[in-house]
Amino acid sequence: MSVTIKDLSNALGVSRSTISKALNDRPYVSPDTKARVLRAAHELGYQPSAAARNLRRQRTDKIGLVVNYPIYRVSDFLAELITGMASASEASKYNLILYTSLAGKAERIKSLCRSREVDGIIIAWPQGLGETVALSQLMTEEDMPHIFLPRRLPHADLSYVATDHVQGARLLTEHLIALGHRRIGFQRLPEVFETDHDRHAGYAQALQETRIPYDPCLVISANASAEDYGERALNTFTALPNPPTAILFFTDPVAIKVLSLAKGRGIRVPQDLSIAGYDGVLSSGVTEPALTTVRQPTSRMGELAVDSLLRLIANGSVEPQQHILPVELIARGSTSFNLRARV
Amino acid sequence: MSVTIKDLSNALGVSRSTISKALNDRPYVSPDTKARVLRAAHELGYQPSAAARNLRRQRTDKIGLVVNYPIYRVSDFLAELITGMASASEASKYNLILYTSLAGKAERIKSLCRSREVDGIIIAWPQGLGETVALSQLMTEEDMPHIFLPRRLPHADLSYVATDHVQGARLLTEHLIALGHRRIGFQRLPEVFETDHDRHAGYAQALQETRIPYDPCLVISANASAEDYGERALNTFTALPNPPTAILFFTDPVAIKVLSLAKGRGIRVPQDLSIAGYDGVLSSGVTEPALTTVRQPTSRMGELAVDSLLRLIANGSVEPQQHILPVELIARGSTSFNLRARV
DNA sequence: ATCCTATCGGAAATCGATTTCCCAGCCTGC
DNA sequence: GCAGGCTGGGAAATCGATTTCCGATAGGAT
Repeated sequence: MSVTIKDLSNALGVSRSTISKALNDRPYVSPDTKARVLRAAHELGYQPSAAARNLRRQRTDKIGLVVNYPIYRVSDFLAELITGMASASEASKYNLILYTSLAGKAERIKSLCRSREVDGIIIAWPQGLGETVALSQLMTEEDMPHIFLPRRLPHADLSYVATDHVQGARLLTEHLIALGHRRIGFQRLPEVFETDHDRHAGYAQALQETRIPYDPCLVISANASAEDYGERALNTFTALPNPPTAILFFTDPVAIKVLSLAKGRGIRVPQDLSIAGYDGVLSSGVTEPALTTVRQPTSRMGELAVDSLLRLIANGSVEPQQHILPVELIARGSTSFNLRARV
Repeated sequence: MSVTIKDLSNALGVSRSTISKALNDRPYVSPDTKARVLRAAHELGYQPSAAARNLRRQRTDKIGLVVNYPIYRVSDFLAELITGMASASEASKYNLILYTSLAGKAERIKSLCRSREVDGIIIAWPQGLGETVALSQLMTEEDMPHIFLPRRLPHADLSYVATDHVQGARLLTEHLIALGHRRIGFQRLPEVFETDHDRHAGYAQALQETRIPYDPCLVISANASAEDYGERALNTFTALPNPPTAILFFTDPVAIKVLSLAKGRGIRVPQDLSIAGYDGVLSSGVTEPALTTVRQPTSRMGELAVDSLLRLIANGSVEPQQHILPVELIARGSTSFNLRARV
């Protein structure tokens, strides 16, 4: 059995309360006594029991990361996110507990709140706005500070950290327009993500500004259940009587797949078709040609999420934390001048 | 304040001990009482306090993952590892706590053990055998079950889960030999990883079996402090009077970088030079040509690590857990017949 | 009929800290 | 000289569960 505060107390002939005061920098302990306690604690290798301390203080110095997503799909992203979170929580005294099996299960999240094993919760990828609001309400009732990732939420009282998807899609679209493209295909996220409104809005805005008509035929939704996002989109678009000269895919891996698909079909990228992705994964830089994409400050988002959550924890009634981080266009070889433009 | 066992007790007019027994499936509670307790617990939304429970039971149902590595370098790998661990701990009642700032800090790991905030520890990427042994001893003294990742350790009493690096390097080398290569460059891991002996051994074994002389000039160590692993290696090798016709790099990203470097210098891959990586990251499949590499069952390793740790936790004195998982050669376009072979 | 044992449930101890409360001594100001 | 305020330190309450111990009752064996 390890050494407890009682052992320390016996060894020193000092009461437990005094020891606690000494170790926690509280007043009413003489410098001399304090020094003795500190030394003895060090010598005996005393370390307070986390459980006992948590019980008494009614907090745990831990935050929960609920990954509400088939984790295997977002490994790059998740790793970066965690990196940022870890670095932010290192700075404070907090640690991160990972929950991957709570996805969407309100009942289990309620249990998590009630057991008080974390001081706050970060929910990554809530599925749809309805669920988000429900979860938030639930956690608020349980007095559990919480924050959502990684998208902007259209509610004044929800806390979230997001990257600017409006800006992202807009940058890409503007980039293509500047290259002379007029018919630009846009692949929407699978339907479960109600929140890709933002990207779509960015796309539409860019078109509108340059007075390019919005053609519904050029916007297709990826079906969440299907795995062949890329192939379907490519087929649908090329079958159009007036096919797009450039396509925006909702994530790099899909775009990369289409890249090789196109190659197989003799479609030259970017001469015949410009292609862009989203996310800026590592792979996007090494394809041939390299992929034009948008890079999100993912690890920064992780940091900010933790910082914001800590603010909510520290000051329960602080106003909602809402942060939108700018993204960066990475223009590369997979997009180029529209050679099929009618002059 | 949330509902405690005392509230339940008052509400039901039943003692706290009985409630605890009912909720924990212990004997000496009548079915009737048990049913009443369960119902009331559900209605009041009672959830035991994790802290109180941990304190009394002297365990936390949590395991710690100490990532002892500059996390940003291994994101792919880490994400996959965590995926596996998460899925294994989901199956049990355990959760994962992430510690990233404990890297190599024995003192802090000792604190972690003593605070008893986890029931067991997985240490990923201990730095060198000396540190590994020291840490293991420390944790053993503190009665903390633990397991190391991701390399085989030459100690009968250490627990670890690893992939077979001997086999990996050997498969790659044999593959190249089969393609007619006789001078094969080998880039070792940076020196801090004493444990890349395995890969080097696999390389040497393959050479020996086919009676190809081992030439020390063809083996270079990457300098841990330098960032330009790839460029240096390429320069060193090409400067040799009798340069290699194929090179094994210690990780895909480095190989990929060299791939593009070579392209810039007019070195054709694989016609002039065969290149292979290690790890099988996503990017390796999309380069032009695609990279020959070795894929490790990373997520399986994560699962196995958790399972093994749980076994150690369940049965403190069980024999050390040692697992070595086979790897898989992925032969792709970046390696081909040695066209410069003297016939 | 008596004894023994098994079942049910409550009282109290326990886990190991923090926090509150109180007492004794000392200093200060009047 | 005395009231009042600080300071240092100890005793005890507290956090919220689990576990041990014990008493009461019922059922079965002798």
